[in-house]
Amino acid sequence: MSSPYHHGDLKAALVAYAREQMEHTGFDGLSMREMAKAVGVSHTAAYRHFADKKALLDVVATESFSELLELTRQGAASAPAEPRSRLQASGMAYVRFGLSAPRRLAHMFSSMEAPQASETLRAAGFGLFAFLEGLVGAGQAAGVFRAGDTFQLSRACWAMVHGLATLPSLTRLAHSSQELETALLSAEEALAVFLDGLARK
Amino acid sequence: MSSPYHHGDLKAALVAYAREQMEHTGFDGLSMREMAKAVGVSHTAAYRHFADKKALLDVVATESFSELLELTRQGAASAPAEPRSRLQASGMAYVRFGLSAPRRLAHMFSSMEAPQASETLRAAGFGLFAFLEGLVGAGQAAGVFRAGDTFQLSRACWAMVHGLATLPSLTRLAHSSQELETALLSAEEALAVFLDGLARK
DNA sequence: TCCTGGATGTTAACGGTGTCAACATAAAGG
DNA sequence: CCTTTATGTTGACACCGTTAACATCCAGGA
Repeated sequence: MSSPYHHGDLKAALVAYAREQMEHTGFDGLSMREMAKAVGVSHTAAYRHFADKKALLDVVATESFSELLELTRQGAASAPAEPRSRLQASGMAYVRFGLSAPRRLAHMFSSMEAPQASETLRAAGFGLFAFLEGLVGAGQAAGVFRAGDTFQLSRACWAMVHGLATLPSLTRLAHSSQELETALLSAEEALAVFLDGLARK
Repeated sequence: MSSPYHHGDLKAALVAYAREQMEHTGFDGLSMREMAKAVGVSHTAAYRHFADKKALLDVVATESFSELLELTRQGAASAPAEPRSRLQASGMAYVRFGLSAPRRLAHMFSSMEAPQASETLRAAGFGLFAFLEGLVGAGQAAGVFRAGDTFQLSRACWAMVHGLATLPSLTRLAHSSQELETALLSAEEALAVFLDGLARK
């Protein structure tokens, strides 16, 4: 009886394996059968916990959004209590996540883009955006950022940060920790350019 | 003899079909067999022209990079001969492409990110970046953009534009032509924020 | 305590997929 | 004309996602 009939927490084990493995194989290279085997279970056991493959990967994406939100929160919290610094630190936490888990980040947005994305998944994504929007709004309220539609400016900011986090020329270079360091510095400089534009004129 | 034994130009037909269909099904939902059937040929005929599926899709990506380069060129050319306007018009052409062909744009970068991306594919991608770098460098030479490493600033600019081109597609706002119009205006505003930051201080 | 129903896991099967090998046909060129 | 080469077809293999039918375990009421 080295392996009992019931796994114990198959659902969590599958999600954890998928989340870890996604970085290696890419999310399209992950098969239900291989994941099941890796977790030590038969190739259809997962269907007791997930409607289909997409549902499993959606859970990974949703959890990753929560994780990213937490990272950006911590980034903002650990920065000087000043709008620009907070926004910058938060954005850099986002970029750091993108450099350390590019495939997963790509998957998060690719699954959100899907027409039948689950409501909880979309909520997780929008939660992340809402946090960013709060930072931008605070900067406007403090008179440090330019006036204008907060939603618009936040989207601009999101696009900048997301672009920095996903640009292949950056992610491709982030293999060694040395390269990761220079990539981060480069991203910080780029973000500073945008933040200069965001400042009140 | 409604269909002759030899297709005529199977290679081009497959690429054209894949390029068109990618927008509907997404690039992972495209199967060799289905494409072959759609073009009116047997399910392995494609292997006379492409080593494997990836090779076919790489051609689509490479051609799309050329197309995007051409669009950004035209955008710059049709703008007032002034660095900021040219860069803005060029970037907006990029964004327009992203809004009209989001799946294809995603595929272009996803295939470029792959470790075994073909050299011609990567060259096409870098060609696009080189053009952008030229625009940024011209602005610096004219004293309109801030001084600094041109490569760095260009990458910042690329990230901004790429983020704008990628992000709205996941907020799924660009379906009707009305929405596309407002999405473009929003992107233009966002790009303006960045360009303000890029300006000489 | 039994035993019964629901939760979880397994086995078998179906259609679909990428790809290779063997074969068939057409075009090109001596 | 005949042979070489390019192109297309058929058949097979292993793998994949998913469903249906069956097996096993656990929990809770008689």
